[in-house]
Amino acid sequence: MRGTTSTRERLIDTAERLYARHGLEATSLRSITAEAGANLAAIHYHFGSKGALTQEVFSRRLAPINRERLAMLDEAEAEGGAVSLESILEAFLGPALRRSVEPDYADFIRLMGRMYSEPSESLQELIGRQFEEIIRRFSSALARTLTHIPASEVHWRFHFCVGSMVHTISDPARIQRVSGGLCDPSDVEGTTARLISFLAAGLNAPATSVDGEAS
Amino acid sequence: MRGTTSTRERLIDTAERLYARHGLEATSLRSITAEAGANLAAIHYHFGSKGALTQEVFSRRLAPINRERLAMLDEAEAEGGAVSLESILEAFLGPALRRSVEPDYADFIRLMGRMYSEPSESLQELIGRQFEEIIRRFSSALARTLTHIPASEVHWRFHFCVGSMVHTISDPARIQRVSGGLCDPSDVEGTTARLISFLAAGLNAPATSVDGEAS
DNA sequence: GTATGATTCAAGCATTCGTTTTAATTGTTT
DNA sequence: AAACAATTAAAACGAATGCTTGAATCATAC
Repeated sequence: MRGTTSTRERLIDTAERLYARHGLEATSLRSITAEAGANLAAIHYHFGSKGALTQEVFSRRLAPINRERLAMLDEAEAEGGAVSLESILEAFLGPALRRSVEPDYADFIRLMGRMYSEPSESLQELIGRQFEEIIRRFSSALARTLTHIPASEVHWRFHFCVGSMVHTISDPARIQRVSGGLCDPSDVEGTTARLISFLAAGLNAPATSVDGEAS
Repeated sequence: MRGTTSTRERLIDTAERLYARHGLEATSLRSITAEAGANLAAIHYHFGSKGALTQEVFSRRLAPINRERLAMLDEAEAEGGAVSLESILEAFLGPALRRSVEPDYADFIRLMGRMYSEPSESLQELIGRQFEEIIRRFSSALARTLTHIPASEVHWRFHFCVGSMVHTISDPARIQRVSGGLCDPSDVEGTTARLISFLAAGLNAPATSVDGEAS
């Protein structure tokens, strides 16, 4: 039944798959161990608690994605001068979107959308830690390129970008459903290109003349 | 303890608030009845099951929002000729965003984001039913205005718009957190204006030259 | 005032949850 | 082969879940 991988590894893999499919709270430890061919107590032996297992599931996949994001941004900025919006967006979206079709990663990428809306305490801190640098680096990169846009507006627009990405990633089948089959989410190259051109245009929009917030 | 409202009404109100705060699965019937000052059995007496109560929570708020969306779109289209992107976006975003600061609605608006990522069976069909007409009407309105964009690309871009809106709506405090207090989500007028100008620019972007999908 | 239907109540149902405990089983080292 | 630590296994724990039951209470009509 079980393959060559260790029990610990199988537990993380299975948890990831079931989390993506049914949600965090709706996935029981018993369903994980059953599908992983392990004993119920194995989770508490290897991780200590369900929350610790969940943290493992997330940090294992999140760290490489964010590392690649920063590396791509570093490379784009190393050439000196202004960095194009498209390069910044490619560095932010590419590492996540490309993995959405890798069999190893597909489940987790769908899971990423969910982590934004399930405010489990153990996750909130982990996410904050994992994304703090990402948000800081990309926001300031955008601000340096969008010199005609006030800083707070840049934050807003980056916020909108994240929303589009998360919505696109978290349920690939949705666009197929609502478009009546017109759109094909399996074409990741195309999806990325569409998303980048859409978001770049949005980021480049003339500054809104909204008073109130800090300019 | 209990006010003048009926038990049935208080149960829906309380469920809505707790759903928004802790999630659907994480909210127990006992916590709802306790906070509503009602008996546990009241939920099954008035609704029959937790799923039926959840449907009530959603349809009560969703129907007026979508009705107003269609009414605003009708009005914009009634004037004849092409409808501006901004009018279409205002008809789609305004009815939801405006309510996000109405005390009666604020909890539900935050809950809306969650309903996209918790694929509870009883909700999926209700959402599909409630949004079918919305998606159809707004997609074709956008397609009529964006004559230079292929139909499938319009669907993609509308998809991106929904993502930005959902992300903005579902956790108003998030933008404040990640921007270090720079951005103020309580300014709904400003948020709507920013979102509309961002999305209008994205929708208006030059058509991507991505082959593959139906042109 | 009493009968009737609508509503609320306390108590318990079976099931599931995350976690713990204790014993059996491995694999490795001496 | 014996000893030891690492891992797995079976069983049970208390608490919480959605749901059901049957009696008590309320309102309204006769």
